[in-house]
Amino acid sequence: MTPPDTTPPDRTRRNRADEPPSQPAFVEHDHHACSGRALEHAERMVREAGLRLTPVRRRTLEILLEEHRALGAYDVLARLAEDGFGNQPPVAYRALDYLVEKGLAHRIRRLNAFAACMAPGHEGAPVFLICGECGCVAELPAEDIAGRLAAAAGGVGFSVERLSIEAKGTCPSCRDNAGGRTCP
Amino acid sequence: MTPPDTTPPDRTRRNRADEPPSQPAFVEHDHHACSGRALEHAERMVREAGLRLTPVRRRTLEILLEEHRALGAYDVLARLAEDGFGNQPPVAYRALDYLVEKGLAHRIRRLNAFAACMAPGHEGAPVFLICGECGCVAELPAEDIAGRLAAAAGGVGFSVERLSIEAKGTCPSCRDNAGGRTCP
DNA sequence: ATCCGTAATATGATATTATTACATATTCGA
DNA sequence: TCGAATATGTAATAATATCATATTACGGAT
Ligand SMILES: [Zn+2]
Ligand SMILES: [Zn+2]
Ligand SMILES: [Zn+2]
Ligand SMILES: [Zn+2]
Repeated sequence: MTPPDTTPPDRTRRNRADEPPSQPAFVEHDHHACSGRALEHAERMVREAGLRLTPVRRRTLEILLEEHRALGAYDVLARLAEDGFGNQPPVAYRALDYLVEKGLAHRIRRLNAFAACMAPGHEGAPVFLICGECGCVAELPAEDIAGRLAAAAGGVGFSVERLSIEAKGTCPSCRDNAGGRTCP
Repeated sequence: MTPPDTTPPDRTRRNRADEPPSQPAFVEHDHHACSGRALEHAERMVREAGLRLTPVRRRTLEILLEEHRALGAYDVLARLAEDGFGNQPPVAYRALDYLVEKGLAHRIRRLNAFAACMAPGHEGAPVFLICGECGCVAELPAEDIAGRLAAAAGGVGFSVERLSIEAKGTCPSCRDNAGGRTCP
């Protein structure tokens, strides 16, 4: 099923040092730079890892990058259709699945939705913090937790291949001005 | 489908001293005792916590307890209908939601499915180990990880309310006799 | 240039999962 | 016994996801 695909993830390069490691989404930040960084990462993968960022895929990524929020496949599909792409479910699912596979987006299972990866290159299962009020989704690095988890699983003979850690709760913005809806 | 379980002659049973800490599901064990324990826990809640384990709910729990596997809501619904209960989706969803709310079952988001809680009373977000081969679902206690996670989230001002940790991979049974399908 | 194989896309249909709405029945306490 | 809360049955529909098939775009090899 899985296509051959010989693009190694290559973790040989840490991102540029001076960049603050991608704010937790609900703190005030320059989102234009934030999404730009993610897009740059994708471009770099195009050049260096043979990524095929076709128009649909690229547009899908852009759409996801607009907000720190997860979009349902059908939301994405509607946006794609507006832009002249196909309007059948597989159009969106294909693009989304591809992005997820390449680590440029994540699937948020609790929401049945997809979010752009805002910390590209991290290569470790992130933790998603989902605010139940404003719907913003923050991505927290959690290599240590993932490692600890894999170890615990290994202890009972289970080998982990994919890991999803999702926390639903309240983001600081929403907690402070309750009902304010200031987040993303 | 599979004839109702011939409770394998367990030679691997740890003596049930106080609380046999609920085997990881894919190790050979006396599942009859395993599910019985969960059912007992439910009964105790009925007596001590005013739980209302109506016929549908009880039957739903029994169905989930049959195997260490997650069942889709519609699978459960079909079983319920066989037994003379309603055959419309809300019948299953209501019962399942109730069980989840009371901690007697879990929702496995990665599978869009539900599994009985095999370690009732734990009350800490468990880790689910989902075998991609045989579909068995094991539940590992992970209070420490949950706590660590909540701390990390709190560090950025996010307060966690619900947490789901799900790992997909391969269980020891399936890894050993590859393709053997011996698990639960 | 032409051919061929693979990947990507378009489209229609179908499958699966989940919710809403409302009517009826039951339980439980004043 | 009455009324409120809870639970169930049923129909309709929404939301999410996959399948099947045909067509097109784009390599590399003749
Ligand atoms: Zn941003
Ligand atoms: Zn928020
Ligand atoms: Zn068991
Ligand atoms: Zn297995």
